[in-house]
Amino acid sequence: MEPSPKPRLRATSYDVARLAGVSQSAVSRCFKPGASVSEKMRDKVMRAAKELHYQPNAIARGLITRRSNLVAVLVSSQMNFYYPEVLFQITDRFSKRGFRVLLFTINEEADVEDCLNQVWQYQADGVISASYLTIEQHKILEDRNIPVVMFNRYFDDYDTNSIWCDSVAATDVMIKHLTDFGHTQFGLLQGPEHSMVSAQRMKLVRHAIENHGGRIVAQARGTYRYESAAGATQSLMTNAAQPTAIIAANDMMAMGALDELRNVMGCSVPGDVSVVGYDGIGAARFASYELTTIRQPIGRMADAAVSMLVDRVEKPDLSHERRVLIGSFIQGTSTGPTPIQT
Amino acid sequence: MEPSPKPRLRATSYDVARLAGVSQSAVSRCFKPGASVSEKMRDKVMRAAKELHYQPNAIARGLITRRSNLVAVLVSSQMNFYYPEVLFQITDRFSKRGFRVLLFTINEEADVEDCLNQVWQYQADGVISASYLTIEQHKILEDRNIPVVMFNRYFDDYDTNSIWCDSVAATDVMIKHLTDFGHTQFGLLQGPEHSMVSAQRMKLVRHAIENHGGRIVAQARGTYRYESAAGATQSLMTNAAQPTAIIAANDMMAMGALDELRNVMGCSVPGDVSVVGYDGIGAARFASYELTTIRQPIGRMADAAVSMLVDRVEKPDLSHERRVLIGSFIQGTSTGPTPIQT
DNA sequence: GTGAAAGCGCTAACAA
DNA sequence: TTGTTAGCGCTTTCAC
Repeated sequence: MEPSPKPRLRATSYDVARLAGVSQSAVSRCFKPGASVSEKMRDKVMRAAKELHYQPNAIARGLITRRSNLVAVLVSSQMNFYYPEVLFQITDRFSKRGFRVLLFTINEEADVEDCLNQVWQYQADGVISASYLTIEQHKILEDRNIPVVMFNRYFDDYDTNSIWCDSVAATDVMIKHLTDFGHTQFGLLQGPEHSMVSAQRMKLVRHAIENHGGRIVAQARGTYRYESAAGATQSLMTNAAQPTAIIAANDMMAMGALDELRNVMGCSVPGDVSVVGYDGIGAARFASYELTTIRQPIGRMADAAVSMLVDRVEKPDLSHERRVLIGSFIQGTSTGPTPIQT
Repeated sequence: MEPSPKPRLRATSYDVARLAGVSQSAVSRCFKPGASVSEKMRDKVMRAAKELHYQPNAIARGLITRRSNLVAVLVSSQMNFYYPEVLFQITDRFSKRGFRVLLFTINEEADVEDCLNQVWQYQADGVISASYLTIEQHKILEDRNIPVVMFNRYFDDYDTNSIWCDSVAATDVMIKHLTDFGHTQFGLLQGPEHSMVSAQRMKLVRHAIENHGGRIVAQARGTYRYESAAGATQSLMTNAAQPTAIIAANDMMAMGALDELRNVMGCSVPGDVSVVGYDGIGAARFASYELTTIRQPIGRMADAAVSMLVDRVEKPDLSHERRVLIGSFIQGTSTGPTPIQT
């Protein structure tokens, strides 16, 4: 773990200045976007810089400007095939805006504390969190003037910046789609207990089911992961009153449920049971699934998250904001008419 | 884009020193792992540090130690459901070793240049590249004394650090598995033209097929993505001599092929055609696919990549190394006996 | 074991 | 437009 410093062979602005026969600050200016430098100067400097492979040291710059141009992105490793897409989109957009992404993966609650320390130590200009964060942890960051944008989560009783996907209307359409098919008995495949996303989705589902005269006959819980759906589906289907439609809190579990029904329990989907999910992940469109689902506009969510954070890095006293995008109903072939009851 | 500096409220080592009534350098020492500090001193300092929420500024530290403890991870956004898993594993392991990950996504060739500049500007201590890199680009980094580890790629004619998965034996087992089932006519679903991974895999496949008395009757190319397999599969199956087994360069395309065969062309898999892939991604185990494939030990590959890089950051003159892990044959249900020919 | 002082590479007043 | 100067917050000799 000893530092063992590397040999110094990196050119500094002094080296460039010497070679170009100008002052060091002139070099600095040439690398600052809006600075006023004469054509001749810029030319001399840039030529020398090229020769020495000089690139300004972002670390030293950050020390003095108090801007690292580093943003931290927190993702829980509880990945459900969905975060990766989001992560790449976000990274890409930050890059275009001149920010670098420091990636943090959160495995357990305990990692968060450590992660926040690192964010602080590395002078991150801002944080996007797609991971679970307590209000206290959130406060720590904002107390330190580090803007935070929560991705796909917010606090009920505490003000934050957040990006959220509203699926109220789409959920209503989805449930109506099912009741129009004759479904009245619903089974809910919920996500983890403290998942805010799952809780919200299921709340909408319950409401819409009630609205359209349906009934929830069974509920079970999974972990959001594919594998977790098998047991949960068994439990739903062995209920006294069998559901004819299963609503999963995300696509991965919907896919797991679909496979369990078709391949283990010998049911036909949608012949015997209809299955729907949430997210609109790529795999949901695979021909073996063609899931009916509610798609989150993740591209636009990523855009919104990035600009919301960048805005707040640039204007620290911008007030909190919650930007809400709208999910859309996607009809697949995992849903169909109720089987005729005997 | 103006810096608009944040108000200074971050405690520095001077603040801590003042509060603790000691010198600033004493504070510094208290935060350096192996330093010699008296019990009393450490206590005073730590108490003051806690009170002020002091955490050493990693940026300033990096400036003087010439070690940023930042590593760059380059991934091509051409993600095939496989990189995300790898990325998270790598990040996690770096974190445990005291390094932070700077994430770079490469969309086009052109991004690489810019990315390398950023790596240089941010003084990254090392680079892991799971993206395409030319020898010249690789050289740029090593010339600047930045160690690089290539993930799942290497150069034939140029020495590098790399992590590679050897599937020679597993490929042989896989092809034998197929010929034992009576298959003799093979179709190859290759990856992108300049993908080294695809090229290598297909080379092994060709060799093994020859070994076991099979014959390649058709070849097509995809992009590694699920969607690309449909067209390629059509082209393979409309060949004069129809293959009875399709070997895809990765699981995603194998899944696409399988779906195209089953759901569009009305073939039975493995009744009419067998399908195999490479990678061993999570989705390959889904009940709708249960792909026969060759699994890469990505956890161990991530481990190897991280320690190889960390070693070289700590001992810059360690020689190049290629660490090769072994892929393993996974039998699924996407392969079976040849149909009886009429 | 502790403190004083130098300086990492840069930006940003300020003066010229 | 350009050069001079003073730090940013830290680590690290070097005395004591």
